[in-house]
Amino acid sequence: MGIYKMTTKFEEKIYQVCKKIPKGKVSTYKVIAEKLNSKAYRAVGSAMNKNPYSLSKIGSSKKMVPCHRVVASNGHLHGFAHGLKKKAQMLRKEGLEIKNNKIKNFKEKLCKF
DNA sequence: GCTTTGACTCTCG
DNA sequence: TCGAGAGCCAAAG
Repeated sequence: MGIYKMTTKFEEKIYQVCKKIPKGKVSTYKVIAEKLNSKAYRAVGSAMNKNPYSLSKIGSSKKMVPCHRVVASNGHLHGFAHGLKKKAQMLRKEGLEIKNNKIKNFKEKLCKF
């Protein structure tokens, strides 16, 4: 393991799920929490904030977790460690349309696993 | 081991 | 459409 764990089992599962989000699609904190048989929406967000596999930390590695593809349940961009602007930018680069910090055609882009 | 905190979500007015 | 309040759960102190 090249990278220190620093994460709990619960958080690791979150990262595993996030990694599965296909490019050009998005998911929500809610969907991820439910995927883990839990309602810990907030815990999911916290895990993202502490995400040790973020873009700036390990770049385009296989372990990278596309946390920018995770948004609020209504398709609105909620938060991002490097700023919402950056988040919107990255999503746009992946083919998504962002308007006023909100995802266009959110229902179609949503990945529910 | 209890309290605080947070990148959440839902409901109501 | 928008903001406030309540409910929710795991991690950290």
